[in-house]
Amino acid sequence: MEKHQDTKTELILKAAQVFNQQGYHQASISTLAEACGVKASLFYYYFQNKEDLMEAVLEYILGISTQKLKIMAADNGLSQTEKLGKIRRFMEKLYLHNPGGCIMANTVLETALFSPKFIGVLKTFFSEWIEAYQLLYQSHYQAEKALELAEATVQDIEGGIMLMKLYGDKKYLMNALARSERLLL
Amino acid sequence: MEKHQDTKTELILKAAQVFNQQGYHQASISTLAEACGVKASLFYYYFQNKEDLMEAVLEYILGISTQKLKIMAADNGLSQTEKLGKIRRFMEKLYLHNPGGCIMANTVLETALFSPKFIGVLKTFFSEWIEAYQLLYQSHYQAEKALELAEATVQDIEGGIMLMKLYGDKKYLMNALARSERLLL
DNA sequence: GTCTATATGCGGATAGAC
DNA sequence: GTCTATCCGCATATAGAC
Repeated sequence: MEKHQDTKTELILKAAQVFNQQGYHQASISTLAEACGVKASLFYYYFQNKEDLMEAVLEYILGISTQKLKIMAADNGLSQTEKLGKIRRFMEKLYLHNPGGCIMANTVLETALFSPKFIGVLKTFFSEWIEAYQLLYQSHYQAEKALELAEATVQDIEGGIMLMKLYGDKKYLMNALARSERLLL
Repeated sequence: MEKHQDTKTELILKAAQVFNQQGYHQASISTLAEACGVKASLFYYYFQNKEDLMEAVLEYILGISTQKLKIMAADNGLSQTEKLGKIRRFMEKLYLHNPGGCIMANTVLETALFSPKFIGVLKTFFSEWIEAYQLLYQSHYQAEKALELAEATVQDIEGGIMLMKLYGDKKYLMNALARSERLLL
């Protein structure tokens, strides 16, 4: 690893926060630069353009979220209860105190129809997320049913994050998480 | 009503479509003007600025969606089955063939955190929507429970619209609608 | 690698003719 | 009411010094 890789990662990390809170269009390169304490032009040393940067951000998020979630859901060294607890804490860490909500859903709704570059990562994110929950539910339901429940759970959670953002009330997300666990009682 | 009200309404109507498909930031006044077959400056005759126009659009959508939904849900001249059919057809008309998804949810995720002007309409929209479903569910559940189910339904549907937009597959919305009806079997 | 300086274009918005 | 012309600022992006 060369030194400049560290800077690149820091830019991605900070940009992720700003994009998450402001959205893709609203967050200008200058805004991002200021948040990072660097000059705007530096971004063009590490990334070809704004779209490219955003793609890197989404891929970074993918790596720290659903990819990990899938591993948790597949981990057979844990009891079902431990697994549920771990997943809940993970989801809460990701979304409960994050006023920007889910950057993946935000990006789908803001850009999906005309930024083909993002679609790949976005689809992977939601597919993995659904897969993870399906795996979890398969302990109590057969595959078909588990898939429908997994999709329903992800929809419920995403809708909950949206309402949480609008009303500033955590109950929408909390209730969705509780409902997902109730499926395994 | 003066004549110019017709033009104004047409602008709102067309702008609603463009905002719905492109999002608030991506849709420029020039884009909107072209879609309407008028010059950009005309918008500033009818609206103070872009934010103002968007607010009018959101209020228009409010008027043709949840306000009507609430009336349907409260209509006691219909059997439960008729009511469900009517509501389902209404939801399908609003969202099933609309590639832009739900403009209200889009706007929440894209602008909610820094466009205070929109928050009022957006909150009203989702509150009315939830109320409508709560009313519906109160035939089978007591108020508290009906409210939670109503919130869950709206979350499920909104999440479904998002996934439908991402994957281009109507099943996510269709399944959410089916689940909402299953609650009243 | 990071900066300064700058090009370029577009978006929101206004003035004023018709 | 609707248009033409135009202003202004900001956003993306590049060139080149250090």
